[in-house]
Amino acid sequence: MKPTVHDIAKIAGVSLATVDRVLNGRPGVREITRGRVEEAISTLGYVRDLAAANLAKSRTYAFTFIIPANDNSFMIGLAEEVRGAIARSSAERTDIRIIEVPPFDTEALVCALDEVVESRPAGAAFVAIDTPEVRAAAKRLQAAGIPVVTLVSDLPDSGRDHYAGIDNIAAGRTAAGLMGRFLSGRKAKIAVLAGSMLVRDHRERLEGFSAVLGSSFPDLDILPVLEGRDDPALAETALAEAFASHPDIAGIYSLGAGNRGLIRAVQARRERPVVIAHELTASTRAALIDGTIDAVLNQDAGHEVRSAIRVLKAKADGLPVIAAQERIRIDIFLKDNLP
Amino acid sequence: MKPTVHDIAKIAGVSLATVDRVLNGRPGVREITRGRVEEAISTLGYVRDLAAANLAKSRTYAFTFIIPANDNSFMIGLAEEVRGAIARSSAERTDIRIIEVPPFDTEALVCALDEVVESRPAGAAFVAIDTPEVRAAAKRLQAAGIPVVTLVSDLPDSGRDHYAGIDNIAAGRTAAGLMGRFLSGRKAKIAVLAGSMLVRDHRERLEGFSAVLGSSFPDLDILPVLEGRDDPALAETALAEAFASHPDIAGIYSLGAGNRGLIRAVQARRERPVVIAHELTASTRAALIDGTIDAVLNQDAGHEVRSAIRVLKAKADGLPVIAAQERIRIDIFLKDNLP
DNA sequence: CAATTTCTGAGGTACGTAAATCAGAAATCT
DNA sequence: AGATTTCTGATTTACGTACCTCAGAAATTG
Repeated sequence: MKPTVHDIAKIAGVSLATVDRVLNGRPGVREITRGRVEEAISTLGYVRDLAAANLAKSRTYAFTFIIPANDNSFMIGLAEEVRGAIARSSAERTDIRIIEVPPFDTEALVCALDEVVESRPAGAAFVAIDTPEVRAAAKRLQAAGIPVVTLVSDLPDSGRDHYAGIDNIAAGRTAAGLMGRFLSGRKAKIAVLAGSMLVRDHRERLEGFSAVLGSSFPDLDILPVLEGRDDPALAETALAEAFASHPDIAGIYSLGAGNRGLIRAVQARRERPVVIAHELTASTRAALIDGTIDAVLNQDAGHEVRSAIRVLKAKADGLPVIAAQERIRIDIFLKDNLP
Repeated sequence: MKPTVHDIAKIAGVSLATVDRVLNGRPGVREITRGRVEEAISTLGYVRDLAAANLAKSRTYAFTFIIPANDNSFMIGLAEEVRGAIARSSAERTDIRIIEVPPFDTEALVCALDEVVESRPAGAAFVAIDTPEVRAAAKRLQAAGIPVVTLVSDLPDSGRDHYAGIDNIAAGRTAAGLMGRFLSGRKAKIAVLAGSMLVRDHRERLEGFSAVLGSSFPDLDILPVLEGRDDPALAETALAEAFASHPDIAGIYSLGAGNRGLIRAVQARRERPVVIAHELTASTRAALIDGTIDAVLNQDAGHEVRSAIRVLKAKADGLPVIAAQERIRIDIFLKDNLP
């Protein structure tokens, strides 16, 4: 039988109230008595029954998610997943609030983060922008004792407790590995289309991509990065111009969103380059099937949201997380293994 | 505030005991009264608080896992993950028992399954062998009202409630897609090394691989399948013989275990073929790094075990499962994205 | 109409923990 | 020494559900 607080009280020769004070760090216990209780706890191997504790506290976990109001499929899907979690909130004892902020807007994000500090939830998750202001705001959150999880895009050295997202350097390296093998030995130019170098995930993908291409496939040259701000129209014109000035582009790595524009630009061309993109959406899926895109690297927004919630709960309770369970995987989709 | 049984009793104008009888399907309630209670339940939108219910029942979920006592890294890792779940059992209210059976042994598996029927746990998971006897035994389990989950290798038409494993046809198709692109346009022979055609996962991988190779890469010819019974020594000799009789082998798809033998055979040869294997282990990882293996398709045993437990719990409680959460993904590892 | 059988309500205890109240003991201060 | 403050223990209630007992009401049977 699992030991309970009653057993501790019996063994330590104290009352339930004293055990409760020790367990919950409340004052009013002599050092000697506290020692006796703690000894009883460790000899019995007592672990608090979280379900019973939450029931007694009638606890609900108040969490806040800050997500950019981007209109690309991925961010829309991410918001959708958070709403799905809200729908399950009664069963999971959570009370999740969403704050939407304009995309790539440091000021708005900082403002939202400070609002979170005010409302003092049991935890917060947000899609980071990598600027000093945001980092400072994240530190304020952390200093207020609120567990913080970054979502999709990380923010190191900000005191965040956890990052729920893929390893973007590895993603970039993978893209490079596939690109190199798919072009096997050809000498060619590679175009890279990014959203913004302001977000860390895009920067890291580029970093990983360049590193592997440089070391393992020296015959492939990367052209200056095109910034499309995750906007289909901007992406299309940027790419069209690149095609015009570099007719020998044989590969494209699209490491951001706004792939509808990329697809239109590629389809308007005679020779098909090898195209590797991120995020499986309706348009990239169609492009995979018709051969416009060769491979899609994907992160599962649902997994990221559920993982963020699990981690926030664990942090709120001061519990460890199962690291292997919370590692978000990079899915690689070819047209042959579309789900 | 979330509605409770007390609210139902008040609204329906009955006592707590009657509400309890209706909720738990106990006898002793007139049809008319039952109707009134059920109406109150639906108008209030009552959902039973599982944590409180489990606490009151002091319920633990007794689950049985049947796993083959294979000595390859993957199965050892799988057993390890189940033991990890046992270590967490007190916090998760589970009581998991492991039954080990000899690998590829229908009779032993059937015997174990029937033993499970006797012990009547709240759920069972097993690595299936695809034979009529096993299918019949699985049906007996299901008929006994015990939720059944197949693990790693599926068994359709057996009444199993869920399959916790990857889509092996998609895995085979992916391997073929990578193989075809890596060999881009070359005319060559492909060797396939399997464990046993008795397990469904191996059969399905071959099926997917053959289908895509045949339709998309007609220049690549598949040689007759080599069976290595997941044994390194057998795999090595089988492959060495294949090399001897077919000097033009340019690609190898190893869809089972026992890759240590495969690696030795490949390294003993002058020309390096394109090699795609399954399961990331110490040896396949080393082979990826030194270039002996080009890609590894992996399934995460930890995810499979945790998913199986979540699903068994849900089934035991008659709850729905989040399908997207329980889809086990195929990880693709190149040397560039090793974790 | 009496004797049953079948419903239903009232009330309680339990699960393991949290948290509040109150009273007595010990230590500190005046 | 008496008053005050600080500890400590005992006891109780609560969280939401399960499950048990018992008694009385209603319906059914002979």
